Amino acid sequence: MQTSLLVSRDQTTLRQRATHTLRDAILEGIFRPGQKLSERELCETLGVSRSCVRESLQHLQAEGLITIVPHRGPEIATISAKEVRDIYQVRANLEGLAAKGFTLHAQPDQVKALRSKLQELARPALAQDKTALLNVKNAFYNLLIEGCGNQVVGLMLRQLNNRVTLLRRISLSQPGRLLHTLKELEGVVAAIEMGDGETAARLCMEHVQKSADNVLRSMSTPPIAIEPPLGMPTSSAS
Amino acid sequence: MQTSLLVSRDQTTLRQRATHTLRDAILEGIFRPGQKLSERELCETLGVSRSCVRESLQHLQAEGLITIVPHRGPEIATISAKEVRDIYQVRANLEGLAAKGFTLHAQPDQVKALRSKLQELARPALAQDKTALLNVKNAFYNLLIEGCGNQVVGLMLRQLNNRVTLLRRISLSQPGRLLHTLKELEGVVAAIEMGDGETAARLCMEHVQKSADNVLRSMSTPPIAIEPPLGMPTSSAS
DNA sequence: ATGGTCTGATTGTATGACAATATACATTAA
DNA sequence: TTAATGTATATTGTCATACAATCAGACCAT
Repeated sequence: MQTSLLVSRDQTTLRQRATHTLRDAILEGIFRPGQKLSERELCETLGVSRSCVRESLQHLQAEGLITIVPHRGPEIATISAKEVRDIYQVRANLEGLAAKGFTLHAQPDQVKALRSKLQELARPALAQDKTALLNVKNAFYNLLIEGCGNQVVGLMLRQLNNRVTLLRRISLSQPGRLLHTLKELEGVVAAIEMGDGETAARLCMEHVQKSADNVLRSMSTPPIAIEPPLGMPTSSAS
Repeated sequence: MQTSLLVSRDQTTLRQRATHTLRDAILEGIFRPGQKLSERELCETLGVSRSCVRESLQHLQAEGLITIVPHRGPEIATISAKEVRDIYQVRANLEGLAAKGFTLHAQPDQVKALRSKLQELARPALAQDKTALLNVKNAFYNLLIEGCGNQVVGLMLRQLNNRVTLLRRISLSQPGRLLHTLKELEGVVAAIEMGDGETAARLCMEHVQKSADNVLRSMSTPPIAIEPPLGMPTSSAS
């Protein structure tokens, strides 16, 4: 009968919006890992009260995006090389699972959408447009997650992905990698289109594995200066 | 010099303890899924202020243990059969991963500890002591997680496990299942001891899969009365 | 019994207060 | 100068209070 007479009603609370805004800002890379946040500043920046900010911070801490040190306050979560390795290992498995699920459960139009999104990926990859590339890539993975028939996989993947996104600055540093990415994902989609879930899963896992290698390589030659161990003398000692 | 003159100093904040207490209570099954919680009551029960309670609730919501409905308050998360299926599918994969990792990375004494914990499992399984069984089983999985060399897998598994623990009441309902569990885990440990990671992973996945089947069967014949659909007439209509 | 209105209770949000703690700075001793 | 110590300031942790927005149930009218 009626199509959409829903009266616009802000079912979202202020806190939800604050949390969302702050999370996006963090994922956007506005802050650097390890950076200290101040409640007062956040209140001013977000334009909400301290209660709101503190509740939001609790939520984001549970998501692993920030760390709250007692009596020192919240800071952007840092992430060690070991942790990156661990995360990518789990991601590889879960994305493999998603790819297999997608092959089995996705509707034909979802497969088409995935193929289409893959083609969209070519332009920013060639143009070295990192921001656009990240956006399209996220969209690609969202399609994959939606179509895989398992929402929990999606939840876990998003969580893991958010945590490594803290490193977004260094993650796409090797330009040659972009074309490899493209080719690897092409293989995944091709396998999906042929209904070969096992192959899709395998290729997907391999792809994530290679991404991990790439990120870890980048981490060992960090683009951001790292403080030398304390006590490093500038010249000779005494 | 001095051995341990540490003055007992609570590095944990009140909120951390409140969160912990509340989480444990929920996992203990004090509340039933879907049950509404009231902030005021929680304040009284936990003996902390509303700010504290609300921050704790945010944390637990992010963990998926409760749902906060705007303007209606927090309630214990419910979980659909579909969700259970999804969770167990992910768990199967991750526990397989953990088992493989354990085979590769665990120290000999960790393997021994696992074997020992498995043997501890026999008594409560035979005695049908569900509470003890759950505790020992958790301990078993904790050993597995610690030794697998991947903390992130542990995080994810704990999170997933917490969510299905909301159903703890029905999850161990079939008594015949306990002995099967024992035998299946025996196979996993045996494979680990032989250094056969692939087999350990496969057996572990199969075990989780069977647990899932069991839980899902239990869910279709719920042990707790379920309200009939509204409008069910007690006798004839009108 | 159905629909509408009102009232009380609960949540969402802001503010102010104060104790506990951490950090930065100043001071003293070697 | 350097290291240790003491002090001051700022920030966080926690509480209490207040009020607007919203929900749930009682009550009333038809």
